[in-house]
Amino acid sequence: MTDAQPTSKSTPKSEQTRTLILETALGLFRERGYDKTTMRAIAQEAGVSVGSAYYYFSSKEHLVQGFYHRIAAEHRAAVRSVLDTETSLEKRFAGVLLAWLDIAEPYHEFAAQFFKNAADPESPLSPFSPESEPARQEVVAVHREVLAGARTKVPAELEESFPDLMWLSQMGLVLYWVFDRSQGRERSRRLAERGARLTARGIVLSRFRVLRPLVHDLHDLFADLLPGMAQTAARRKDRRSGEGEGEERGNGGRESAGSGR
Amino acid sequence: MTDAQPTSKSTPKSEQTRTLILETALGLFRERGYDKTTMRAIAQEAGVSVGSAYYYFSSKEHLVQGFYHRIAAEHRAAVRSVLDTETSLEKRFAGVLLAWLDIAEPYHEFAAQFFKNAADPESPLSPFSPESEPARQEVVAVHREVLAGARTKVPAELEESFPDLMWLSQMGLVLYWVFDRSQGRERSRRLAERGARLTARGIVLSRFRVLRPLVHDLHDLFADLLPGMAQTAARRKDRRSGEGEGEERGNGGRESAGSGR
DNA sequence: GGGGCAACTTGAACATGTTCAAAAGGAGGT
DNA sequence: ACCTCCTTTTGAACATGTTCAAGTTGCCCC
Repeated sequence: MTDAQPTSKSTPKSEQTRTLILETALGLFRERGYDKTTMRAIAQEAGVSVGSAYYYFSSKEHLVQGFYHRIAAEHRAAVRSVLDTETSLEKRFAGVLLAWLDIAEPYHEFAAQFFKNAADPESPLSPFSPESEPARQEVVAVHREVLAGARTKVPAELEESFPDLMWLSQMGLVLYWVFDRSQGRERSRRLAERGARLTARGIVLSRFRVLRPLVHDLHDLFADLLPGMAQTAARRKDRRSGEGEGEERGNGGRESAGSGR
Repeated sequence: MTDAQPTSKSTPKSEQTRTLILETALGLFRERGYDKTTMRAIAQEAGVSVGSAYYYFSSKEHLVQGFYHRIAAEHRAAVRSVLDTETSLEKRFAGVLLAWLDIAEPYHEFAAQFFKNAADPESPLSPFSPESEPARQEVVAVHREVLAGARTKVPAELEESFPDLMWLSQMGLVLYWVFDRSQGRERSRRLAERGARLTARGIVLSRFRVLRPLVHDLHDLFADLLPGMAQTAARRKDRRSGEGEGEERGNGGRESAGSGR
């Protein structure tokens, strides 16, 4: 019912307003923090009414989604050089994780303030929510590339499981990062390196047939926490189709929370 | 529980009111969920004014702390039988984890609603907060007993690290549980069993000297996320290298009031 | 142009967590 | 009885996320 369609190809004016609101919000978030920034302040600073802000973003939380997209985009860009030059699996993975830490560092202080919403299974901001599925798939695609471009080759049978599990590792790192108060997120970096090494070695070991069921089990354990993470046996085949690589954020439409919190 | 002594000299009248408010709140939380329960409703149902509720509990979140204590107490009781009879490390650990799942199951639906607060590093409800330290220590003590009462013996050197790590595993399980939508939290149970097996095997392997630094490292990785988690020798030595910044972690984790949300 | 319709905009109103200054008790002490 | 000091209680007031009915705008078709 609430699902306002993207209206059509080009909505120059409204898209502009939308962006304005988002930019204003992110600016204020960064200046004052998430909690301290009121919707009224955002609206006023952007020169629109509160109602307008809600017309474009169905809640304050949804505003944050824009932040995610920005970070994700920066991350995808930052990761290119590593993915294009490095061939060691461990280094590729570590590079991707460390790049994320670099990108996110400036936002650490206020990011933590709303990352808690991600821990609420009901929230659309949760990485496990259907709303986050497209974003998640893009990150998974990166990990797929980490794997694909590495010298180390993986049994085809497991090719689909590992990227999901690597994404999960990354989520774990983010969780750690949120709590990390060390200078320059020093400890998070160490965890990233350590995790990359461990994961890489695990992947290497997976060439032994005996261990494969273990990987499948691990994958399945998380499979139905996620909408898009299909069971190993089931899909694994039709996954091939172009997952919208390089697609910036086609959506461009309203947020449309649908059932609304 | 409602075991507040009616006319005790230590808890005269006010303690009674406090308990009344808490009980009422928990009842409503369970009936309607956390978000749907308003402070006004709690006050009214308890027959006091809103102001009174805030006199005893400085925020709605603080009301939840009572819930934690209740679950923790029930858990400690439920765990006794396993700890007194079982001698296999794996079974002891699995028993403890499964017991928690059993205890918490009836609350799953609404527990998830506020467990997100635990993911906010600033929140006093966070398991990493100084306020949660005593509660955490009690849980760690249980895990210490899991270890102590098992046939499998652990190198003295690691005796202090494992309980902390087991507590951490349990937190991981809780996080999984929060997101678990499977029938009767069946998947969480599986994770508990699997995790217990894995952990137990890891502990057994730790008798090999080569692996010990790994355990220390693992422990240290989380050591200063927590106020009360003892540092290991490895960490103390390692401390010299980085973080030249003053900011010793001896600051007691004071939250530096002021802002207060 | 005029009519119509969907996209957009608005600000007041609402719900709810939280604060606060004032009032009400109550326990000694005189 | 009266004063004093501390604990407890109160409800109105406040801040802020969110909703909504009513308006405005812009555009397409006759």
